Amino acid sequence: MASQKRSGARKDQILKAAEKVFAEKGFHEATISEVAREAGLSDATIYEYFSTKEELLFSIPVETTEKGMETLNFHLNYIRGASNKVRSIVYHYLSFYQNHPEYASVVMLILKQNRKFLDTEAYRIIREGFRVITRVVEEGVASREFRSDANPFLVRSVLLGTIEHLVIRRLLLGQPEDLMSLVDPLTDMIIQGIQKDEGPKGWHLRLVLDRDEGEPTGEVSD
Amino acid sequence: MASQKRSGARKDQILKAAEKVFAEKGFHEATISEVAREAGLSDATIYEYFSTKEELLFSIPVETTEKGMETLNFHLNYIRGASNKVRSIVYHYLSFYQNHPEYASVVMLILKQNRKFLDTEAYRIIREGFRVITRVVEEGVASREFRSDANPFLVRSVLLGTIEHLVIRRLLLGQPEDLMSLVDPLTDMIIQGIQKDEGPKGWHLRLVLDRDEGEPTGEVSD
Amino acid sequence: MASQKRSGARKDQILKAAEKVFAEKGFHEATISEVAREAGLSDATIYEYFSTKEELLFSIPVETTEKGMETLNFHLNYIRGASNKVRSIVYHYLSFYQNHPEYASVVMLILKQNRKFLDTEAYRIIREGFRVITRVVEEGVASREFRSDANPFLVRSVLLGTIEHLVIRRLLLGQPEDLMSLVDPLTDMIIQGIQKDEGPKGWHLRLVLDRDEGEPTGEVSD
Amino acid sequence: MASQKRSGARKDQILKAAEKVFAEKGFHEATISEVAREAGLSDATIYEYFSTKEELLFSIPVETTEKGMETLNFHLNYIRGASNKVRSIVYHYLSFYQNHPEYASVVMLILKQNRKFLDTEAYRIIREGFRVITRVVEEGVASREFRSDANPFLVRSVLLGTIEHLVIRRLLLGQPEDLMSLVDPLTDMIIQGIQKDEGPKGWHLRLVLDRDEGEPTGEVSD
DNA sequence: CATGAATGAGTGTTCATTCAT
DNA sequence: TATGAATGAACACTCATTCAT
Repeated sequence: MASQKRSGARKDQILKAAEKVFAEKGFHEATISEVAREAGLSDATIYEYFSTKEELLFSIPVETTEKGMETLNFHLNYIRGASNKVRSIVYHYLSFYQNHPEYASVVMLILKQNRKFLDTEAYRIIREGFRVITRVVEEGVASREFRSDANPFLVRSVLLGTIEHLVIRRLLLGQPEDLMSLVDPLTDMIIQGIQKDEGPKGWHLRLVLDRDEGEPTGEVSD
Repeated sequence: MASQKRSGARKDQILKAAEKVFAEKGFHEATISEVAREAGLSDATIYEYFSTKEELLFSIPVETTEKGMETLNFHLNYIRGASNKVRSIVYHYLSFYQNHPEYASVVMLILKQNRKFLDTEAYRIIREGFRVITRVVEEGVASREFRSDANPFLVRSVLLGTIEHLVIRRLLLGQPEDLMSLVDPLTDMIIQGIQKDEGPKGWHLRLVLDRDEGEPTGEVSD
Repeated sequence: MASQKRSGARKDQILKAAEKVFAEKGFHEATISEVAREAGLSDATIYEYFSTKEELLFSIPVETTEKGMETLNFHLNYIRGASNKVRSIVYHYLSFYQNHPEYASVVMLILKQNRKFLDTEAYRIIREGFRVITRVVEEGVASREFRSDANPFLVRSVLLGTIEHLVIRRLLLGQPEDLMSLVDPLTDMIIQGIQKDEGPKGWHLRLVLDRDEGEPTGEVSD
Repeated sequence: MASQKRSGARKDQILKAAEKVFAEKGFHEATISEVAREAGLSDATIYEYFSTKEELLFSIPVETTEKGMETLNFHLNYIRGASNKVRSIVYHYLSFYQNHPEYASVVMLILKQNRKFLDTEAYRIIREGFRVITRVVEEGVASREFRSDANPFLVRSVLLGTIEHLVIRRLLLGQPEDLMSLVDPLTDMIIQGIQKDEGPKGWHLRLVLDRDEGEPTGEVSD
């Protein structure tokens, strides 16, 4: 077990180094030598733990993804209501990528467009995360919280697509610096849409109370 | 003019070949020799027209992007109403990427995550396209078609992010095969949201209380 | 004849350009394109006049060398005495290289160590120049102006070697800037090295009068 | 130390191979592959020891030059009298180049006319060798062994230039096969050119008249 | 006479990967 | 377990040279 533990630590050490180097320079532009140097090891040692450069790349998200999924599911258990869960999901992803930019770089700029990555264990887990989203939407439809014609696949695509887009933008352009302030607007937009409530056939009374955000705090329309 | 024309044709021929090869194999995995073979030319000839493999890559979207922007703007002139314009934009992008999968591959899987591409002329034009979206949203807000709190940047991010996500998914997984059928659902979702329209014919009383995250904590409806 | 003349002018124009470019960048580092650009012609035109880059190189010294030999021989005819002729030769070479640094570069830094150049027409002429020197020394020996054991080959080697060394040094290091001031010192050194020891057992009277140089103007020793 | 030793041996092995190949084919005409083959190694291995073909070239004379200087200085310590030292220097250089024709080729035909080589460590040492010569001449002047007007720079140029000329001639034309037989003639010629007129056995009267160029126009002796 | 266009042939250099120690 | 040393396999890029027009 001791050796196993040491082994695991070495592996993590290498993975951390790889994550950093790949994030900074890209996969093809980075060399095993650089990863080795960053890890304080020799090139050959890297190959004691990972059989190819690509395997090293694909190993980066394995553990992180697993833990992330656990965390997300853990939280979702505490939350009732599809809308709330949607928000929780948005929060989860944005917060994670915001706080782990190197990991975000590897996933968003390198792995996401790699065909081979799709056959990977890590991707299997990521896909599970996708299904969680779909399920939440289905849940919302079933509970009549969402419109009956809400398309779970589409909602999921909107949600993930927007998050990816924002994260990539932040990675490449440095903007928006603070992704977290977009959690609520994005959640709201997905849930409410942007169309003005017309209420042509009756009158609507909507009362919304907000504390922190600059969201409309009160609104009355007929 | 003849030589200019011939030159231009050669260039296009090479760009077409490069687009195809890069789309199929990725940028780093593709070789100049393959591009040359695809174009029916010698390696050296490629370098007569593009000084670098990277320059060749960055040249691929130049003309297409220009034309695309022209087309989009042309169409938008014919359309009245922000919602309709949003739909037109969604249609434009999805339709273009659906019909030009190789171009889509190059842009979505190669260029979009290339830092150097951001300094490119082609990207400048792409960015203009982004601003068109923002402007349409602002227009919708100004015309009271959209909520006054609609965040143009966020809407644009949702729109582009979702499109990118769908296109990439289609490229990598082959699904959804038909992006066009998502034009309306996506447009609607962005415009209307997914929340259930509560009692369009009576009156609504919505009371939303936010604590930390602004999630609706209570809700009363008739 | 007109066309012949035009042809010759073109050729000279190209040779001048080549001399300049080769002198500046060296033979291998220079490209035909650069020569063409310098000549204000297209690459292909260069090949209308010279069949290969190497032939172009080897053609540079042909005319110059011919004229140089003519000039040297012309002057030598006016000069009596081997010593005087030696000086004239030293003067001729140093002066020519000093005044034609680009030509000097090509000859000294490129051609002189090219094995193939030895089989060249231009080299044949250069070799004739060598024989002139040898002959002058032989002449000096025959006229008892030089020691009977003066080795013409060695004298020639000293003369040419020193000149080459000085010229190359000037080309690469910029020093000595003025080669001409070395004409007399060098000549004297060589001459005194081979000059006949006049009457070692009788008595010598040496009186030297100089005008321009700071050479010893009078010297009497017992 | 073992690894250091092995490393050093490899390096020498490569340098030896490079010296041979470059000597035979010239720098540009030779390929790294040929050097590698000659060394019994792969191309890539060459680059483990030398980062560039040019660096490999410039590394060839480093050690040899150092040792050569040591040897020369060592011998000079044993020799008294400037004339004798001059002879020793001539002997040293001619003997060395004669016995190391490949090294001679690299230095005389490749390096000597390379501008970048001048900024090299090896050249620094070579330059030291030059200064040794100058110093010996100065020594000879100070000791009244040489004429007071002997120009150390010129003597050095004559010495080196002649040696270079002879060595190059031998390399390219195979002649003269035996450089060593020229040691004494060359030394004598130089020495007599700068030797102080001793006139121990009588007195000399020399009358020299110069007109324009300082050449002796008339001469009366005994 | 001049050249635009094309290319064959070549080469320096890189780097992931292996393996004996 | 760790690595120094070695390399096979590639590849982008260059340039002298050709030839139809």
